[in-house]
Amino acid sequence: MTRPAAAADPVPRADSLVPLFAALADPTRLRLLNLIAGRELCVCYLVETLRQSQPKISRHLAYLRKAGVVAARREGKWMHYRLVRPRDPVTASILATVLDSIRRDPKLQADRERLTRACCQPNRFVTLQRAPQPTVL
Amino acid sequence: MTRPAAAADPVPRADSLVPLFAALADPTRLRLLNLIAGRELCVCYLVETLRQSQPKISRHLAYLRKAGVVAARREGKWMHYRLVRPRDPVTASILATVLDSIRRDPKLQADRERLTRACCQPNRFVTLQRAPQPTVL
DNA sequence: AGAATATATTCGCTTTGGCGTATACGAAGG
DNA sequence: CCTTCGTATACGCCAAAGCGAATATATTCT
Repeated sequence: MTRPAAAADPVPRADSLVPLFAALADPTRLRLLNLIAGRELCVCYLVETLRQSQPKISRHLAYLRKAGVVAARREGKWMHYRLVRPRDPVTASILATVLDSIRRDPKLQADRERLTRACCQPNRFVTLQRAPQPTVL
Repeated sequence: MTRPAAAADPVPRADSLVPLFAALADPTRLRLLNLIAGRELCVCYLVETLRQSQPKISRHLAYLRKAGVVAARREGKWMHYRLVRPRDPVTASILATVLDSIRRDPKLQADRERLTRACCQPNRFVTLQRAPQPTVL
C-alpha cells in the first residue's frame, strides 16, 4: 500500500488542464519555472536574478503553488521552491516540452547565467549576503 | 523559394508561448478544439453540438483565431474553421499532446459523438437545415 | 523583549476575460 | 430592393489577474 486509494487519474480531464495552462500563460512565471527547473531555489535568488520586486515574485510563486506546479519548503527564514513532479503523464509531457523549449530562449539563458553568477558570488549581491545555496536535484 | 524569407523561428521564445497557453486556458475553447481537430467545421455545428449561444461560440473562435490556433474560411454564409498547423515544433508538440489527451475525456468524447449525430442527421436539428457537411482533412 | 531579515499578504487601481443581450455585417433568396 | 440567414462584433456588467505600495507574518539575532 505504498500508493493508497488516492492514486490520481492518469488521464486528466480537459477541465483539469485549464489551471495548468493559466499558470503557464505569463512571462514572469515562465522565467521563474526556467530558473527553478532542476534545482531547489531560495526566493531571494529569484528576486535578484529577475530583478523584479519581491512581492511580485512572491505572488507569482503563490500562483504557481496553487496551480500545483511548484512546492515550497521552509528553512528558517528562507523559502525554497522546487518543481512538483506531475501526477499524470499529460501534464508531465507538456511541462517537459515547455521547459525544454524555453531553455533555448536567449533571454532565459541569460537568466540562468545570471543565476549562476549570483550563486557563485552571493556576497557581491547585497540581498544575498547569507542566502543558502541552491540544491541541485 | 517555396518558403521565402519569412520562415518562422523553429524555436519559439518563451513570450511567444504565452498567447498559446492563454488560448488553451479555457474549457469552452478546449471543447471547440476537440471538435475542430481533424476536420474543417462549420460554426453552426459547433453551436449545435456544444449547446452554447452563438455569440459565445463565435467569440471563443475569434480568440483562437487571434492566437493563431485556428483559421477560418468563408463559403457563402457559412464560416468553416480548421486547425492551423503550427509553424514551430514546440507549439505543434504541445497542441498534439493536448488534443490527444482531451480526446479521452468522457465529456469531450460525448461532444464528438453528438457532433457525429448532428452531421449524419442534420435535418433533425432546426439550426442545421441546410448547413454544409464538415470536410475531413 | 526588541530589532532585523526573508517572505507573504493586503489594498487600491487598472486591465483583461467571459457572459448575455443587442446589434451590425455579409451573402443569398424572394 | 428587402428580407432572411449565418456569423461577427459592440455594449454593459462582473469577476479575475497583474501591478506597486504598504503592511503583516515568521524566524533569527542581540
